[in-house]
Amino acid sequence: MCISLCPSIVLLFYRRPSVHADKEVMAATVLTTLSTSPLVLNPSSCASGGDAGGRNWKESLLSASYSSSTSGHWSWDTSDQSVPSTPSPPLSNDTGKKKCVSMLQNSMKVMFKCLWKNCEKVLSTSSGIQRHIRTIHLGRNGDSDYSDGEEDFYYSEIEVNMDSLSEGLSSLAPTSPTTTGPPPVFPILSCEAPKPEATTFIIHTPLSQSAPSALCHIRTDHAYQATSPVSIPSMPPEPPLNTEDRISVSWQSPPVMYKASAGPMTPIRTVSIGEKRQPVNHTTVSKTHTINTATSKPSVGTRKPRGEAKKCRKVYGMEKRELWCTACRWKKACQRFTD
DNA sequence: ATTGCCGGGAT
DNA sequence: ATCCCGGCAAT
Repeated sequence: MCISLCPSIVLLFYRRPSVHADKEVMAATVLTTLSTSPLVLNPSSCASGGDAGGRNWKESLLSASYSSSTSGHWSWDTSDQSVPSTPSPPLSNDTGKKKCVSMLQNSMKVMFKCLWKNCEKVLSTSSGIQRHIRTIHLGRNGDSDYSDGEEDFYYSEIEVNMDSLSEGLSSLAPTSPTTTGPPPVFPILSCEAPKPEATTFIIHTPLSQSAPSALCHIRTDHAYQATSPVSIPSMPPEPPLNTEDRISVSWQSPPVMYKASAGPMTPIRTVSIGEKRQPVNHTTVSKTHTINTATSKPSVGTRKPRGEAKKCRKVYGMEKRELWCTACRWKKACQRFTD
């Protein structure tokens, strides 16, 4: 279930290059997610093998809620701890772990991959990868129990489909950003973090999707706007029309706006900004912009000549005023019987 | 006088 | 945005 809801997620955390300095995470960016499921909020609890130490920074980051607007923009909102409104039920740690268990039972296995430059070490346990990083890359004593969590920055948890893995470990290669060939993830990072030498990211590798294609798809569309796979191709350049939107139709000189609402489509003449209602072009239009200095009232010299059609007032009469169109009732240009 | 509706005010 | 109306121009 989790797999189907979270086909692919890439979380990127990058930090200051000073390796042994503070643990402050400079920024956390959700590059993208192809799912709106809040399960992605807590992938560490899913993926980690249960080692509690040195993960506070991750959990604090991942517990930060994200918000999504209708336009598909995603942003971190660390102040709002509430779960966003999604069809999925609220996710607590327990439920997340349960889902995680079900996912793991579904031939998914969490592996730990060293992200140190030119190091492609993949181990099955977090302690193992931590020890590897501590001893090989950080130059600490491997026998020492001391760990300040520094290693967490240099390995990633990758979920591997063991079914496909059984076909050969080479299938794992596409999920690795440090393998030969154009890495699928780091080009994204290059925009924001040119040298992500200390990067931890978590990849949920889908069962039936190849990670590179998914990642490339993400990259080419919205590096920092997470959208669902459905909305990506259908994302219009402009806001979509709803039923109340107006469709502009070219009609003589003044635009005619058709308003989709209850009842028949009735053309509504509208006056654009700075545009007076224009007379019908086959009539005399000699009184344009007559400046009336004699009276305080503005000139109405540009008033449109009276049309030939009977209007609501004349058709229904004053006694049936309720039958008039709205415009006529408001003493506006008749909408029902246009000229 | 009647009709159409612009411009503007009130809510 | 919706509703109403004074007042002007055309008829």
